[in-house]
Amino acid sequence: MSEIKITLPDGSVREYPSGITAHQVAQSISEGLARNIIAAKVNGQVVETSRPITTDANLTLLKWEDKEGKNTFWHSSAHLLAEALEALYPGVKFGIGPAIDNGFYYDIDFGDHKFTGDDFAKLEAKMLELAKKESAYIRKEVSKAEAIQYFTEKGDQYKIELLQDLNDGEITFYEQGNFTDLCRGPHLPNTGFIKAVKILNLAGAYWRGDEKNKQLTRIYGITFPKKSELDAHMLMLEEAKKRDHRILGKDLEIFAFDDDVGPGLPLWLPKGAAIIELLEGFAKKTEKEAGYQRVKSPHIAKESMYIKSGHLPYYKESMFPPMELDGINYYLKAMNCPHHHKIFAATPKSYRDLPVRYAEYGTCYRYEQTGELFGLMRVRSLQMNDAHIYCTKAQFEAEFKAVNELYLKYFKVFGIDKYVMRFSKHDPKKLGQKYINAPELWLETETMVREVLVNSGIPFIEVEDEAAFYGPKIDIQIWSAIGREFTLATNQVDFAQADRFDLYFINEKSEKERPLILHRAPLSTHERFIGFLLEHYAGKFPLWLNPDQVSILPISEKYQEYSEKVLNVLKKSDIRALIDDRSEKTGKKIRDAELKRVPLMLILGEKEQTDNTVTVRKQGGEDLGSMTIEAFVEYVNAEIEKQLN
RNA sequence: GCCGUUGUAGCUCAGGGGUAGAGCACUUCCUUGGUAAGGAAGAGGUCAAGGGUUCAAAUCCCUUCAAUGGCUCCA
Repeated sequence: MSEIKITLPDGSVREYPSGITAHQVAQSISEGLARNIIAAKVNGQVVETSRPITTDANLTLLKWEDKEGKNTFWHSSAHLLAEALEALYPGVKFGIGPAIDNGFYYDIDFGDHKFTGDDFAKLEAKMLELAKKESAYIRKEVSKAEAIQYFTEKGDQYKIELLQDLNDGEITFYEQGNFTDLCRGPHLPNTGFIKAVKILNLAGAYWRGDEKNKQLTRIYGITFPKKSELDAHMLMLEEAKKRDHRILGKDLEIFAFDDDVGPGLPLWLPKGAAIIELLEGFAKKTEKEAGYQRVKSPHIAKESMYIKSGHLPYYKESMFPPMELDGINYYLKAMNCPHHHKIFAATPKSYRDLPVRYAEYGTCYRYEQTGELFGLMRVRSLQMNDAHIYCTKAQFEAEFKAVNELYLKYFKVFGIDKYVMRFSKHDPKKLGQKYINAPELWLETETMVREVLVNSGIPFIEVEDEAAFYGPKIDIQIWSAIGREFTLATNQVDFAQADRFDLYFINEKSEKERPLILHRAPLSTHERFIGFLLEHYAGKFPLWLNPDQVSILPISEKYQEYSEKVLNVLKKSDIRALIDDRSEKTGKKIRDAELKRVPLMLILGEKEQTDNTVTVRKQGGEDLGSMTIEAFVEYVNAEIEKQLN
């Protein structure tokens, strides 16, 4: 038998007989390793550990700790779930069952049976029982005809539908215990690796993601190679829930919803409004420095404008229904763009005026479907950190780059580091439907955007078919505490609306020329941004942004007067402070200030009153000792300065 | 909009065919206490709304509304 060379990740090369498996390679290193490997990556392709290797190869042995290892583990768990379901409820039909970031799911057609949360325990027990059998996952190559025959006999129309898109030679089955599934693999060596199982939740999901199709029952679960890891994961989920902006927003009295106001229409309580004002002040200052001019526009406009802008045909479904007045339909504005274009058109523009940058914290209304509403992250009324930049093609790169730099500046101030920059492009097949039919402009602007991104060294991913209808865009994707993905901010190119609104400037040659338009909203909407910040900071807003910066805690009523004196000094210095004058002990007052996430506490008693000082305790317990009131004001101002620069 | 779950005091929740419970918060009183919960008393609810079954409904059934986990969607 011929020898092959196996290169391990550390660069070492070992020789083995051809046909050796990853499992055997692991065994040759150590038995312990062999017991723990879940799958193997051979020349970049993940396969099961029992697959023979017949050529020279780079080999990575995948363990639970590896992302691909987890993926294989959870994918195999989905098969185990299916096996258990088939044992418990014979005749159920299966859709797809992939691994996801945290666990796996399987889409199931239960027929007439109703599967509910009460059945979770039974299902978990069955899965563990089957796991203990240590059934091997066996790979079988089958022909398309054989595969169709198998599922026809089984009566599983979903698998047959999936098979239609596959070709002979690429169809494999995996079998473990009494369950066989159509699957590309790879899988665990056997079910015994799965030691802990948790069925997480139940949801409806349309077959193939199409709402015209039948809705299947999706069962989410997660599994682990150790019980302790499951416990740790469940604890982590509990902690994440405590960070949920909906919980924190209520606890910290930031915002509220009310049945009489309506779903998706948040009410901002005084503390929430204070944060809004602070964010706006910061944005306005930054935008002023960057050469933006502020504009204002009304909340409603005539139908004709939205027809002209092209929004109405595309977005009618997500706009509030029109109000009719004197035979004319008016719509609540769902976007600021057309208003700004009208402002641009209101006065003549020369190339000398460009770039023109209009900024407005515009309030928009969008009729999001009820099921899409989610705390502050998806709402029906929103205040957007909007601006539109009108520039020449020659100015485009510099403007686009400046906007990107603005994003990065903001992200630094807020300490946002877990995000993905997503460059969304059009799909040429959908020109004229989802996208403005201007193929050359699409390619041209997409190239420009890519160049800016590449030149500025910002990491990004490119996705097809996610652009706005009027041009390519860059979205900043973030994740909520419970793992839901959102677009936080957006930066869009628009080469369509200048034409629609007949926007122009007079160029050097005294000719009319169309400007390029950039839409940008780095601070998102107040709603989504504050929702995000609540989770990002776990409620602990930094000093500059916290609605209550200082809590003054008199040790007893005797120091009330001195406390008020301190409060007045702070107020005069624009420091937001309040006195906790309840008849409670200091320990209690500190606890409550901590729970309200107040960054600084001033403890005032006999000593402070006599010396005309304050004793400062930072949120979390750090003791800054005693200082004069003036020194404290200086300290606060210095801290804020640091946070904003 | 679709599938599942839930709706009891300001909050977190228990209870459950026979006229409503706890803890925290709130109010008052006592206490004047130095770095994460001092004590006592009091006040608080058409049990989401509407309809039905029943001698009797917060409890069972139906409808609606809202929230929630997903799906679809997301300018």
